[in-house]
Amino acid sequence: MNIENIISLAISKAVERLYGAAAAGNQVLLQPTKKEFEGDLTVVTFAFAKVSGNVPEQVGQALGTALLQDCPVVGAFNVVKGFLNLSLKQSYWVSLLNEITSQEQYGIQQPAENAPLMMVEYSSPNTNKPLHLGHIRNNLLGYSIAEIQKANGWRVVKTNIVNDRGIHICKSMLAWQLFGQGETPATSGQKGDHLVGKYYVIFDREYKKQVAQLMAGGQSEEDAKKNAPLIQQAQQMLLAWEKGDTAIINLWKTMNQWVYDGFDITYRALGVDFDKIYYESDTYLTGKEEVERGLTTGIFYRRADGSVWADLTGDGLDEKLLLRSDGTSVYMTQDIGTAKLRYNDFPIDKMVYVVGNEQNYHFQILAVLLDKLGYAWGKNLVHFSYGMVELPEGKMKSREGTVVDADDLLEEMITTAREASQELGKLDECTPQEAESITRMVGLSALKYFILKVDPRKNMTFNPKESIDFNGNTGPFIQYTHARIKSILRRVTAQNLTITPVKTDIDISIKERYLIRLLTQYPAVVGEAGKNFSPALIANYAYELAKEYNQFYHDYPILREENSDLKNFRLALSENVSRVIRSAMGLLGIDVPDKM
RNA sequence: GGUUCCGUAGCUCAGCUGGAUAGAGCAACAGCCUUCUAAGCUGUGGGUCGAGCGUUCGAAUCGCUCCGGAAUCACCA
Repeated sequence: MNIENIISLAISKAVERLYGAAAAGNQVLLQPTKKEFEGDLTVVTFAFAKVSGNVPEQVGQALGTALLQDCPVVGAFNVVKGFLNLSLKQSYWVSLLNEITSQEQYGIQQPAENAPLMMVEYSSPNTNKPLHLGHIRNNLLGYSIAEIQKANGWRVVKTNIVNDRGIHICKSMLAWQLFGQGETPATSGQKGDHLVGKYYVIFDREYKKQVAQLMAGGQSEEDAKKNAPLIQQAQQMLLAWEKGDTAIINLWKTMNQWVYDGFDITYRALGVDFDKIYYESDTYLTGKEEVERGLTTGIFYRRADGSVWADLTGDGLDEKLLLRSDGTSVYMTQDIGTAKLRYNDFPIDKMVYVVGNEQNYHFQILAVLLDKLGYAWGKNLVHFSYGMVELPEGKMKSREGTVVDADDLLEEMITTAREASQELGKLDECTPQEAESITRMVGLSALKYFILKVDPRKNMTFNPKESIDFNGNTGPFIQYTHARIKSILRRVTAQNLTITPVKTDIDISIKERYLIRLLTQYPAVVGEAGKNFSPALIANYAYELAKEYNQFYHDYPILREENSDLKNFRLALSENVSRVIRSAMGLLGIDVPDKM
């Protein structure tokens, strides 16, 4: 039983004794005391005022007195208006610190063999262009969510569905055939995904030219878009692909491989990974089969032109196309097929899709469709819907060249970190390899933390001109705090000192008590983050802990402390702070160096 | 137009299931490095929490109505 429950129970009893059973029915509101006030836990007594017939202050006094007698851990109390602030005894806090120290993996659960299985799908790129800032948010969120759920005792399979087929990749292929002159990543020196992306842009450019020409010749825009030779060629290519045309398939394989090689580099740089990768070229046929099955069971219907639809008006949604009139599949068809394959491959208890909020409607429909098709898990799928990353001018638009490229951004962050640490003379004593590794960690943490600290559901603004900060509420600040603690601990080791369990009768400051309080909240924060799928909770917690420690660090000497018991306590406290920081940052996919 | 989401300091963001004087960081200004890492610490200024009404002892938080913004409602993915 944790401390909150013990106190709550004691209050309930006291209320019942003082004011009768009627008042005891009221829920006890217990919350951590705000920093500005003295105390650790606060009871809100407004609720008891009415039933007791007393003003809140008197209720607070009476309850405080009662708790002082009944609860040995309560050391003191004070009353401010309707708030009863309870101070727990120092010995209690110090013993909690010892308890934290004794736990190998504090705040983190190890998933049991038979723990429920969660599949997290994230990243989900198209193979016609390189990854950009929006993908970075997706990848960081997906990876972090998977780590957080692991910490909450789930077995997790991270998966990626690569959208490797469809008209978009045909456009790149066609443009490469027409204008590429046999260029490859090797001959051009360009990363494969960038090279393919280049031809996607070329297609778009040339296509627009043709459309403009046709329109100049008198066609309407709508007709011109349909009649332009390039788009017709691309469509023919898609049909040839679906028929298995050897030459087309080979080209497709070659160009996709270029893209995968490019993606792998970006993924590695970002520090994300996958346990299983699916390709839509493997799943769309299954999707078609499922749609056909739905037709025979009557949950879908075919129109006169041959297209297949689901009527979801009964579910408050629209009618949804599942197969085009030419029999080819659409996005939804593929997702149905992919879902089926996954559940065949893994005993999934919970499926989580990390996909932007622009697709809220899509997943609403997917859930209903899967349910109609008879899959029990359909209804319970989680669409982890995150907001867009916007630029100060608004949305990123590839046509206007305002897309922030992932590789460029990563490179820029590392360069900035390198310059900063050189200017500060931080890594002068490190080997070049060490310095480079630390620089990468710092640069990446600035980016990752910047993105993950924001509530995932909200749209966020990214200003490329004002480069991401390294001071203040940032990843590097948190890393810095950790590095300083490590530095102290290195000195302690060098002095042949060891940290021992802390004596509980020492006199500690309010700041130190507050730090312990923060540490004890870590498991709850991890649980909360898991429940809400919110890395931001972890990020903001890590920042508060680091900030609090930094203030403490400046006010209280550790190595120069004369009292050896107190010194030992501060070392133990510091060590636990560094452990929790490392652990929390790990859940965000952020590495913390021991020095920086 | 329907549905969903958002609106907190000049900027970027916190603010948990309603609770104390709405908090950080950046930017601005003023201090602090012979003392454990100054990517730090301390201080100053900066707010009608989009607006209004309601529920409540109490509302940034809950409800309703407006205003403003975003997403979506494709034989695109």
